[in-house]
Amino acid sequence: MIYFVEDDVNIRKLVCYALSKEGYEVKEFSDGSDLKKALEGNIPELVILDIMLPGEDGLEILKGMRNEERYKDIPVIMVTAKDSEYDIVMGLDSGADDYIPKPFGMTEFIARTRAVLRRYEKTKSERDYRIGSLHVDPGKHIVTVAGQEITLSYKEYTLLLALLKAEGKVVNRDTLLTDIWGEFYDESRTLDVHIRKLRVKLGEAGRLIHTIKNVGYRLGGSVYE
Amino acid sequence: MIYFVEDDVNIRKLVCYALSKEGYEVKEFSDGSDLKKALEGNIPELVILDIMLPGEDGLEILKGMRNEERYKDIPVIMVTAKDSEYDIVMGLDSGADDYIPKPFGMTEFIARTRAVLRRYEKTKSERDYRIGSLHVDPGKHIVTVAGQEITLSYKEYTLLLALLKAEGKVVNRDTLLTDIWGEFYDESRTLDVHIRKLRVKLGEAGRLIHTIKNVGYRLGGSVYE
DNA sequence: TAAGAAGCTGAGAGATTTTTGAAAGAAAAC
DNA sequence: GTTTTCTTTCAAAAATCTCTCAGCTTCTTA
Repeated sequence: MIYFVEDDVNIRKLVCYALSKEGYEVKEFSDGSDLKKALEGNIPELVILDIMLPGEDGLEILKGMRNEERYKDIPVIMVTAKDSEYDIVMGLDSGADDYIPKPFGMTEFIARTRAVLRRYEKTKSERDYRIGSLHVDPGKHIVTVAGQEITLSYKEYTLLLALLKAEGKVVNRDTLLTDIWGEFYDESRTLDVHIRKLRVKLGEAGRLIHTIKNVGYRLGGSVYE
Repeated sequence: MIYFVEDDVNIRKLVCYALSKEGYEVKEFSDGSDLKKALEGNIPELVILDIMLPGEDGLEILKGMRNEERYKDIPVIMVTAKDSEYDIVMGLDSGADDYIPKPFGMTEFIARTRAVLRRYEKTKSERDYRIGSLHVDPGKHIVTVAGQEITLSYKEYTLLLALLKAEGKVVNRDTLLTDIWGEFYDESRTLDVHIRKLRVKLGEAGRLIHTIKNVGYRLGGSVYE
Protein backbone atom coordinates (compact mmCIF):
# COMPACT_ATOMS: atom_id res chain seq x y z
CA MET A 1 0.00 0.00 0.00
CA ILE A 2 1.32 3.43 -1.03
CA TYR A 3 0.12 6.66 0.55
CA PHE A 4 0.29 9.68 -1.74
CA VAL A 5 -0.08 13.19 -0.39
CA GLU A 6 -0.61 16.01 -2.89
CA ASP A 7 -2.97 18.95 -2.87
CA ASP A 8 -3.33 19.36 -6.63
CA VAL A 9 -6.24 17.14 -7.66
CA ASN A 10 -5.09 16.70 -11.23
CA ILE A 11 -1.63 15.51 -10.37
CA ARG A 12 -3.06 13.32 -7.65
CA LYS A 13 -5.43 11.53 -9.95
CA LEU A 14 -2.81 11.16 -12.63
CA VAL A 15 -0.23 9.63 -10.33
CA CYS A 16 -2.70 7.37 -8.61
CA TYR A 17 -3.88 6.14 -11.94
CA ALA A 18 -0.35 5.42 -13.11
CA LEU A 19 0.65 3.69 -9.90
CA SER A 20 -2.40 1.51 -9.76
CA LYS A 21 -1.91 0.55 -13.39
CA GLU A 22 1.49 -0.69 -12.29
CA GLY A 23 -0.19 -2.93 -9.79
CA TYR A 24 0.33 -0.82 -6.67
CA GLU A 25 -2.46 -0.10 -4.22
CA VAL A 26 -2.62 3.63 -3.57
CA LYS A 27 -4.47 5.81 -1.12
CA GLU A 28 -4.52 9.54 -1.78
CA PHE A 29 -4.56 12.43 0.65
CA SER A 30 -4.77 16.15 0.11
CA ASP A 31 -2.97 17.22 3.27
CA GLY A 32 -0.91 16.12 6.23
CA SER A 33 -3.65 15.75 8.77
CA ASP A 34 -5.52 13.25 6.60
CA LEU A 35 -2.32 11.31 6.21
CA LYS A 36 -1.75 11.23 9.93
CA LYS A 37 -5.17 9.84 10.61
CA ALA A 38 -4.61 7.13 8.07
CA LEU A 39 -1.20 6.26 9.51
CA GLU A 40 -2.75 5.52 12.84
CA GLY A 41 -4.80 2.80 11.26
CA ASN A 42 -2.34 1.28 8.86
CA ILE A 43 1.37 1.27 8.04
CA PRO A 44 1.91 1.68 4.30
CA GLU A 45 4.95 0.40 2.44
CA LEU A 46 5.75 3.83 1.07
CA VAL A 47 4.67 7.44 1.53
CA ILE A 48 5.01 9.92 -1.32
CA LEU A 49 4.90 13.47 -0.01
CA ASP A 50 4.58 16.77 -1.80
CA ILE A 51 6.68 19.41 -0.08
CA MET A 52 4.27 22.26 -0.77
CA LEU A 53 1.08 21.47 1.08
CA PRO A 54 -1.64 23.46 2.76
CA GLY A 55 -1.16 23.43 6.51
CA GLU A 56 1.88 21.48 7.65
CA ASP A 57 4.38 21.18 4.82
CA GLY A 58 5.97 17.99 3.59
CA LEU A 59 9.27 18.46 5.37
CA GLU A 60 7.59 18.88 8.72
CA ILE A 61 5.44 15.83 8.18
CA LEU A 62 8.55 13.89 7.28
CA LYS A 63 10.39 15.03 10.37
CA GLY A 64 7.40 14.14 12.49
CA MET A 65 7.37 10.65 11.03
CA ARG A 66 11.07 10.13 11.58
CA ASN A 67 10.62 10.92 15.24
CA GLU A 68 7.96 8.32 15.84
CA GLU A 69 9.05 4.79 16.41
CA ARG A 70 6.15 3.28 14.52
CA TYR A 71 6.67 5.38 11.45
CA LYS A 72 10.35 5.92 11.24
CA ASP A 73 11.11 2.98 8.99
CA ILE A 74 8.51 3.82 6.38
CA PRO A 75 10.28 4.85 3.17
CA VAL A 76 9.39 8.36 2.00
CA ILE A 77 9.75 9.99 -1.39
CA MET A 78 9.52 13.78 -1.55
CA VAL A 79 7.96 15.52 -4.53
CA THR A 80 8.10 19.22 -5.26
CA ALA A 81 8.01 22.01 -7.74
CA LYS A 82 10.63 23.96 -5.87
CA ASP A 83 13.61 22.19 -7.20
CA SER A 84 16.13 24.45 -5.60
CA GLU A 85 19.08 22.60 -4.23
CA TYR A 86 18.20 23.76 -0.78
CA ASP A 87 14.98 21.79 -0.77
CA ILE A 88 16.62 18.70 -2.08
CA VAL A 89 19.27 18.83 0.58
CA MET A 90 16.76 19.52 3.30
CA GLY A 91 14.61 16.66 2.17
CA LEU A 92 17.41 14.15 1.99
CA ASP A 93 18.87 15.25 5.29
CA SER A 94 15.54 14.94 7.02
CA GLY A 95 15.62 11.33 6.01
CA ALA A 96 13.75 11.18 2.73
CA ASP A 97 14.63 8.14 0.65
CA ASP A 98 14.38 9.91 -2.65
CA TYR A 99 13.39 13.17 -4.18
CA ILE A 100 11.45 13.78 -7.40
CA PRO A 101 11.34 17.29 -8.87
CA LYS A 102 8.25 18.52 -10.68
CA PRO A 103 7.58 18.41 -13.49
CA PHE A 104 8.30 14.72 -13.69
CA GLY A 105 7.59 12.14 -16.34
CA MET A 106 5.44 9.24 -15.28
CA THR A 107 8.05 6.70 -16.28
CA GLU A 108 10.65 8.27 -14.06
CA PHE A 109 8.15 8.60 -11.26
CA ILE A 110 7.29 4.91 -11.44
CA ALA A 111 10.93 3.92 -11.72
CA ARG A 112 11.90 5.83 -8.61
CA THR A 113 8.98 4.42 -6.72
CA ARG A 114 9.96 0.93 -7.74
CA ALA A 115 13.59 1.55 -6.81
CA VAL A 116 12.73 2.73 -3.32
CA LEU A 117 10.36 -0.15 -2.76
CA ARG A 118 12.94 -2.62 -4.01
CA ARG A 119 15.52 -1.24 -1.60
CA TYR A 120 13.01 -1.55 1.17
CA GLU A 121 11.99 -5.09 0.31
CA LYS A 122 15.59 -6.15 0.55
CA THR A 123 15.68 -5.39 4.24
CA LYS A 124 12.19 -6.47 5.13
CA SER A 125 11.32 -9.69 3.29
CA GLU A 126 8.31 -11.25 4.91
CA ARG A 127 9.40 -14.73 5.79
CA ASP A 128 9.20 -17.30 8.54
CA TYR A 129 11.52 -17.43 11.43
CA ARG A 130 13.08 -20.70 12.52
CA ILE A 131 15.37 -20.99 15.50
CA GLY A 132 15.94 -24.35 17.03
CA SER A 133 12.57 -25.98 17.52
CA LEU A 134 10.78 -22.64 17.31
CA HIS A 135 8.97 -21.77 14.14
CA VAL A 136 7.00 -18.56 13.60
CA ASP A 137 4.99 -17.74 10.50
CA PRO A 138 4.16 -14.05 10.72
CA GLY A 139 1.89 -14.22 7.71
CA LYS A 140 -0.33 -16.84 9.27
CA HIS A 141 0.24 -15.71 12.83
CA ILE A 142 1.20 -19.21 13.84
CA VAL A 143 3.78 -20.17 16.42
CA THR A 144 5.07 -23.69 16.71
CA VAL A 145 7.52 -25.38 19.03
CA ALA A 146 8.73 -28.80 17.98
CA GLY A 147 5.72 -29.12 15.71
CA GLN A 148 3.24 -28.28 18.44
CA GLU A 149 1.15 -25.19 17.87
CA ILE A 150 1.26 -22.65 20.67
CA THR A 151 -1.36 -20.05 21.44
CA LEU A 152 0.00 -16.67 22.33
CA SER A 153 -1.89 -13.61 23.39
CA TYR A 154 -1.53 -10.42 21.40
CA LYS A 155 1.17 -8.85 23.54
CA GLU A 156 3.07 -12.06 23.84
CA TYR A 157 3.08 -12.47 20.11
CA THR A 158 4.09 -8.88 19.46
CA LEU A 159 6.93 -9.23 21.90
CA LEU A 160 8.11 -12.46 20.32
CA LEU A 161 8.05 -10.86 16.89
CA ALA A 162 9.99 -7.85 18.10
CA LEU A 163 12.69 -10.17 19.35
CA LEU A 164 12.66 -12.24 16.18
CA LYS A 165 13.00 -9.21 13.97
CA ALA A 166 16.23 -8.32 15.71
CA GLU A 167 17.66 -11.59 14.39
CA GLY A 168 19.72 -12.58 17.34
CA LYS A 169 20.69 -9.06 18.29
CA VAL A 170 19.93 -7.65 21.69
CA VAL A 171 16.84 -5.51 21.95
CA ASN A 172 16.86 -2.80 24.61
CA ARG A 173 14.31 -2.88 27.34
CA ASP A 174 13.45 0.67 26.39
CA THR A 175 13.08 -0.19 22.75
CA LEU A 176 10.74 -3.03 23.54
CA LEU A 177 8.79 -0.92 25.98
CA THR A 178 8.33 1.98 23.59
CA ASP A 179 7.75 -0.20 20.56
CA ILE A 180 5.18 -2.44 22.11
CA TRP A 181 3.74 -0.37 24.91
CA GLY A 182 4.37 3.14 23.66
CA GLU A 183 6.91 4.73 25.97
CA PHE A 184 4.61 5.19 28.93
CA TYR A 185 5.82 2.37 31.09
CA ASP A 186 8.99 3.43 32.70
CA GLU A 187 9.53 1.69 35.95
CA SER A 188 7.13 -1.13 35.56
CA ARG A 189 7.73 -4.86 35.55
CA THR A 190 5.34 -5.41 32.69
CA LEU A 191 8.03 -6.39 30.24
CA ASP A 192 9.57 -8.91 32.60
CA VAL A 193 6.26 -10.51 33.26
CA HIS A 194 5.53 -10.90 29.59
CA ILE A 195 8.96 -12.30 28.93
CA ARG A 196 8.31 -14.86 31.60
CA LYS A 197 4.98 -15.85 30.11
CA LEU A 198 6.63 -16.22 26.75
CA ARG A 199 9.36 -18.39 28.20
CA VAL A 200 6.86 -20.61 29.91
CA LYS A 201 4.57 -20.95 26.91
CA LEU A 202 7.45 -21.62 24.55
CA GLY A 203 8.52 -24.54 26.72
CA GLU A 204 11.89 -25.92 25.63
CA ALA A 205 12.27 -23.04 23.19
CA GLY A 206 11.91 -20.65 26.08
CA ARG A 207 15.58 -20.92 26.81
CA LEU A 208 16.26 -19.19 23.52
CA ILE A 209 15.36 -15.94 25.21
CA HIS A 210 18.45 -14.62 26.91
CA THR A 211 18.47 -11.90 29.51
CA ILE A 212 21.18 -9.30 29.06
CA LYS A 213 21.16 -7.63 32.39
CA ASN A 214 20.99 -3.87 32.31
CA VAL A 215 20.42 -3.92 28.58
CA GLY A 216 17.55 -6.03 27.39
CA TYR A 217 16.72 -9.38 25.87
CA ARG A 218 17.97 -11.39 22.97
CA LEU A 219 16.32 -14.27 21.17
CA GLY A 220 18.77 -16.82 19.82
CA GLY A 221 22.01 -15.61 18.34
CA SER A 222 24.22 -17.71 20.58
CA VAL A 223 26.93 -19.81 19.10
CA TYR A 224 24.96 -23.03 19.05
CA GLU A 225 21.53 -21.71 18.30
CA MET B 1 35.92 4.55 1.38
CA ILE B 2 34.17 5.87 -1.72
CA TYR B 3 35.15 4.89 -5.26
CA PHE B 4 34.43 7.56 -7.85
CA VAL B 5 34.55 6.75 -11.57
CA GLU B 6 34.53 9.66 -14.02
CA ASP B 7 36.55 10.31 -17.16
CA ASP B 8 36.50 14.10 -17.03
CA VAL B 9 39.51 15.12 -14.97
CA ASN B 10 38.07 18.46 -13.90
CA ILE B 11 34.86 17.05 -12.53
CA ARG B 12 36.77 14.24 -10.91
CA LYS B 13 39.11 16.53 -9.03
CA LEU B 14 36.30 18.81 -8.01
CA VAL B 15 34.14 16.05 -6.61
CA CYS B 16 37.00 14.31 -4.87
CA TYR B 17 37.98 17.56 -3.25
CA ALA B 18 34.47 18.22 -2.06
CA LEU B 19 33.97 14.72 -0.72
CA SER B 20 37.25 14.61 1.12
CA LYS B 21 36.53 17.99 2.63
CA GLU B 22 33.38 16.37 4.02
CA GLY B 23 35.55 13.79 5.69
CA TYR B 24 35.10 10.95 3.22
CA GLU B 25 38.00 8.95 1.88
CA VAL B 26 37.80 8.84 -1.89
CA LYS B 27 39.63 6.92 -4.60
CA GLU B 28 39.20 8.09 -8.15
CA PHE B 29 39.16 6.10 -11.38
CA SER B 30 38.90 7.18 -15.00
CA ASP B 31 37.31 4.03 -16.34
CA GLY B 32 35.64 0.75 -15.50
CA SER B 33 38.64 -1.51 -15.78
CA ASP B 34 40.55 0.46 -13.16
CA LEU B 35 37.56 0.24 -10.88
CA LYS B 36 37.33 -3.50 -11.31
CA LYS B 37 40.94 -4.00 -10.36
CA ALA B 38 40.44 -1.93 -7.25
CA LEU B 39 37.30 -3.81 -6.30
CA GLU B 40 39.24 -7.05 -6.21
CA GLY B 41 41.43 -5.65 -3.48
CA ASN B 42 38.90 -3.77 -1.40
CA ILE B 43 35.18 -3.37 -0.93
CA PRO B 44 34.26 0.32 -0.72
CA GLU B 45 31.21 1.65 1.10
CA LEU B 46 29.92 3.38 -1.99
CA VAL B 47 30.63 3.54 -5.73
CA ILE B 48 29.75 6.65 -7.71
CA LEU B 49 29.60 5.88 -11.41
CA ASP B 50 29.40 8.13 -14.43
CA ILE B 51 27.19 6.59 -17.10
CA MET B 52 29.20 7.93 -20.03
CA LEU B 53 32.62 6.34 -19.84
CA PRO B 54 35.25 5.26 -22.33
CA GLY B 55 35.11 1.49 -22.79
CA GLU B 56 32.43 -0.20 -20.75
CA ASP B 57 29.72 2.29 -19.79
CA GLY B 58 28.39 2.87 -16.31
CA LEU B 59 25.21 0.88 -16.73
CA GLU B 60 27.13 -2.20 -17.82
CA ILE B 61 29.54 -1.88 -14.94
CA LEU B 62 26.59 -1.60 -12.59
CA LYS B 63 24.91 -4.67 -14.03
CA GLY B 64 28.16 -6.54 -13.77
CA MET B 65 28.44 -5.61 -10.11
CA ARG B 66 24.89 -6.61 -9.33
CA ASN B 67 25.56 -10.05 -10.76
CA GLU B 68 28.57 -10.73 -8.58
CA GLU B 69 27.90 -11.98 -5.09
CA ARG B 70 30.76 -10.02 -3.55
CA TYR B 71 29.76 -6.72 -5.07
CA LYS B 72 26.04 -6.80 -5.25
CA ASP B 73 25.39 -5.13 -1.93
CA ILE B 74 27.65 -2.17 -2.55
CA PRO B 75 25.52 0.97 -2.90
CA VAL B 76 25.91 2.70 -6.26
CA ILE B 77 25.06 6.23 -7.32
CA MET B 78 24.85 6.95 -11.05
CA VAL B 79 25.92 10.30 -12.47
CA THR B 80 25.31 11.49 -15.99
CA ALA B 81 24.85 14.34 -18.39
CA LYS B 82 22.24 12.49 -20.36
CA ASP B 83 19.34 13.29 -18.16
CA SER B 84 16.74 11.84 -20.40
CA GLU B 85 14.15 9.92 -18.46
CA TYR B 86 15.23 6.81 -20.22
CA ASP B 87 18.62 6.83 -18.56
CA ILE B 88 17.22 7.48 -15.15
CA VAL B 89 14.83 4.62 -15.47
CA MET B 90 17.52 2.32 -16.77
CA GLY B 91 19.87 3.29 -13.98
CA LEU B 92 17.37 2.79 -11.22
CA ASP B 93 16.07 -0.42 -12.70
CA SER B 94 19.54 -1.88 -12.94
CA GLY B 95 19.74 -1.44 -9.23
CA ALA B 96 21.34 1.95 -8.72
CA ASP B 97 20.62 3.45 -5.32
CA ASP B 98 20.37 6.96 -6.60
CA TYR B 99 20.83 9.02 -9.69
CA ILE B 100 22.40 12.50 -9.99
CA PRO B 101 21.94 14.41 -13.25
CA LYS B 102 24.69 16.71 -14.50
CA PRO B 103 25.11 19.52 -14.07
CA PHE B 104 24.81 19.13 -10.33
CA GLY B 105 25.55 21.49 -7.45
CA MET B 106 28.11 20.26 -4.96
CA THR B 107 25.72 20.63 -2.05
CA GLU B 108 23.18 18.37 -3.65
CA PHE B 109 25.87 15.93 -4.64
CA ILE B 110 27.11 15.68 -1.08
CA ALA B 111 23.61 15.44 0.31
CA ARG B 112 22.73 12.55 -1.96
CA THR B 113 25.95 10.80 -1.12
CA ARG B 114 25.28 11.22 2.55
CA ALA B 115 21.72 10.00 2.18
CA VAL B 116 22.75 6.81 0.40
CA LEU B 117 25.48 6.13 2.92
CA ARG B 118 23.11 6.74 5.78
CA ARG B 119 20.63 4.28 4.34
CA TYR B 120 23.40 1.79 3.92
CA GLU B 121 24.69 2.20 7.44
CA LYS B 122 21.29 1.37 8.77
CA THR B 123 21.31 -2.07 7.18
CA LYS B 124 24.97 -2.80 7.75
CA SER B 125 25.39 -4.39 11.12
CA GLU B 126 27.87 -3.15 13.64
CA ARG B 127 31.28 -4.57 13.13
CA ASP B 128 32.65 -7.47 15.07
CA TYR B 129 35.95 -7.37 16.84
CA ARG B 130 38.42 -10.23 16.50
CA ILE B 131 41.75 -10.38 18.23
CA GLY B 132 43.46 -13.72 18.59
CA SER B 133 40.93 -16.16 19.94
CA LEU B 134 38.72 -13.35 21.22
CA HIS B 135 35.61 -12.50 19.28
CA VAL B 136 33.09 -9.84 20.28
CA ASP B 137 29.78 -9.21 18.58
CA PRO B 138 28.50 -5.87 19.90
CA GLY B 139 25.06 -6.26 18.33
CA LYS B 140 24.40 -9.54 20.08
CA HIS B 141 26.35 -8.66 23.16
CA ILE B 142 28.15 -11.94 22.82
CA VAL B 143 31.76 -12.57 23.73
CA THR B 144 33.54 -15.67 22.61
CA VAL B 145 36.97 -17.02 23.35
CA ALA B 146 38.13 -19.87 21.15
CA GLY B 147 34.54 -20.53 20.17
CA GLN B 148 33.32 -20.72 23.75
CA GLU B 149 30.69 -18.22 24.79
CA ILE B 150 31.60 -16.16 27.83
CA THR B 151 29.16 -14.38 30.11
CA LEU B 152 30.21 -10.92 31.13
CA SER B 153 28.43 -8.55 33.45
CA TYR B 154 27.39 -5.13 32.21
CA LYS B 155 30.41 -3.28 33.52
CA GLU B 156 32.80 -5.94 32.39
CA TYR B 157 31.33 -5.85 28.93
CA THR B 158 31.37 -2.07 28.74
CA LEU B 159 34.97 -2.05 29.83
CA LEU B 160 35.93 -4.64 27.24
CA LEU B 161 34.20 -2.66 24.54
CA ALA B 162 35.95 0.52 25.57
CA LEU B 163 39.27 -1.23 25.18
CA LEU B 164 38.29 -2.78 21.88
CA LYS B 165 37.19 0.53 20.44
CA ALA B 166 40.67 1.89 21.04
CA GLU B 167 41.93 -0.72 18.58
CA GLY B 168 45.17 -1.61 20.24
CA LYS B 169 45.88 1.85 21.56
CA VAL B 170 46.34 2.52 25.23
CA VAL B 171 43.33 3.85 27.09
CA ASN B 172 43.96 6.08 30.10
CA ARG B 173 42.79 5.00 33.48
CA ASP B 174 41.06 8.34 33.77
CA THR B 175 39.38 7.97 30.44
CA LEU B 176 38.04 4.58 31.37
CA LEU B 177 36.96 5.77 34.78
CA THR B 178 35.11 8.78 33.47
CA ASP B 179 33.69 7.01 30.43
CA ILE B 180 32.36 4.02 32.28
CA TRP B 181 31.92 5.22 35.82
CA GLY B 182 31.42 8.91 35.36
CA GLU B 183 34.40 10.67 36.87
CA PHE B 184 33.53 10.16 40.53
CA TYR B 185 35.86 7.35 41.32
CA ASP B 186 39.20 8.89 41.83
CA GLU B 187 41.30 6.89 44.19
CA SER B 188 39.41 3.65 44.11
CA ARG B 189 40.52 0.24 43.00
CA THR B 190 37.33 -0.33 41.08
CA LEU B 191 38.94 -0.28 37.69
CA ASP B 192 41.67 -2.71 38.70
CA VAL B 193 39.16 -5.10 40.08
CA HIS B 194 37.11 -5.09 36.90
CA ILE B 195 40.15 -5.52 34.73
CA ARG B 196 41.08 -8.51 36.78
CA LYS B 197 37.65 -10.06 36.44
CA LEU B 198 37.83 -9.54 32.73
CA ARG B 199 41.22 -11.20 32.53
CA VAL B 200 40.04 -14.17 34.51
CA LYS B 201 36.82 -14.61 32.57
CA LEU B 202 38.52 -14.23 29.22
CA GLY B 203 40.84 -17.12 30.09
CA GLU B 204 43.61 -17.49 27.54
CA ALA B 205 42.50 -14.27 25.88
CA GLY B 206 42.98 -12.47 29.17
CA ARG B 207 46.63 -11.97 28.38
CA LEU B 208 45.58 -9.66 25.57
CA ILE B 209 44.95 -7.00 28.18
CA HIS B 210 48.23 -5.27 28.90
CA THR B 211 48.84 -3.01 31.85
CA ILE B 212 50.70 0.15 30.99
CA LYS B 213 51.82 1.30 34.34
CA ASN B 214 51.10 4.90 35.19
CA VAL B 215 49.00 5.27 32.08
CA GLY B 216 46.28 2.73 31.61
CA TYR B 217 45.44 -0.43 29.73
CA ARG B 218 45.71 -1.67 26.20
CA LEU B 219 43.93 -4.56 24.55
CA GLY B 220 45.97 -6.25 21.85
CA GLY B 221 48.15 -4.13 19.65
CA SER B 222 51.34 -6.05 20.31
CA VAL B 223 53.37 -7.25 17.38
CA TYR B 224 52.07 -10.78 17.44
CA GLU B 225 48.49 -10.12 18.38
C1' DT C 1 68.63 -2.48 48.36
C1' DA C 2 65.09 -0.24 50.73
C1' DA C 3 61.12 2.77 50.48
C1' DG C 4 57.43 4.39 47.91
C1' DA C 5 54.19 4.10 44.22
C1' DA C 6 51.18 1.62 41.35
C1' DG C 7 48.72 -2.22 40.41
C1' DC C 8 46.87 -7.07 41.73
C1' DT C 9 44.05 -10.07 44.40
C1' DG C 10 40.36 -12.65 47.27
C1' DA C 11 36.59 -12.10 49.99
C1' DG C 12 32.33 -10.28 51.05
C1' DA C 13 28.67 -6.70 52.30
C1' DG C 14 25.42 -4.01 50.12
C1' DA C 15 22.95 -2.67 46.04
C1' DT C 16 20.72 -3.46 41.78
C1' DT C 17 18.19 -5.98 38.60
C1' DT C 18 15.44 -9.66 37.30
C1' DT C 19 12.33 -13.41 38.33
C1' DT C 20 8.38 -15.09 40.32
C1' DG C 21 3.62 -16.10 42.25
C1' DA C 22 -0.51 -14.06 43.31
C1' DA C 23 -4.00 -11.08 42.43
C1' DA C 24 -6.42 -6.86 40.87
C1' DG C 25 -8.08 -4.47 36.83
C1' DA C 26 -9.45 -4.45 31.80
C1' DA C 27 -11.06 -6.23 27.83
C1' DA C 28 -13.20 -9.66 25.18
C1' DA C 29 -16.22 -13.52 24.65
C1' DC C 30 -20.23 -15.68 25.69
C1' DG D 1 -24.63 -9.41 32.58
C1' DT D 2 -21.54 -12.97 33.55
C1' DT D 3 -17.61 -15.61 32.53
C1' DT D 4 -13.25 -16.03 30.61
C1' DT D 5 -9.03 -14.47 29.13
C1' DC D 6 -5.58 -11.05 28.90
C1' DT D 7 -2.81 -7.41 30.86
C1' DT D 8 -0.71 -5.01 34.45
C1' DT D 9 0.62 -4.25 39.26
C1' DC D 10 2.65 -5.53 43.52
C1' DA D 11 5.91 -7.26 46.73
C1' DA D 12 8.82 -10.86 48.11
C1' DA D 13 12.65 -13.84 46.67
C1' DA D 14 16.44 -14.93 43.90
C1' DA D 15 20.16 -13.94 41.18
C1' DT D 16 23.77 -11.30 40.09
C1' DC D 17 26.60 -7.37 40.12
C1' DT D 18 29.46 -3.69 42.01
C1' DC D 19 32.46 -1.65 44.91
C1' DT D 20 35.37 -1.45 49.01
C1' DC D 21 38.70 -3.13 51.96
C1' DA D 22 43.18 -4.64 53.24
C1' DG D 23 47.02 -7.27 52.43
C1' DC D 24 50.20 -8.62 48.66
C1' DT D 25 53.20 -8.20 44.56
C1' DT D 26 55.82 -5.78 41.25
C1' DC D 27 58.14 -1.97 39.55
C1' DT D 28 60.81 2.32 40.05
C1' DT D 29 64.30 5.09 41.77
C1' DA D 30 67.11 7.18 45.12
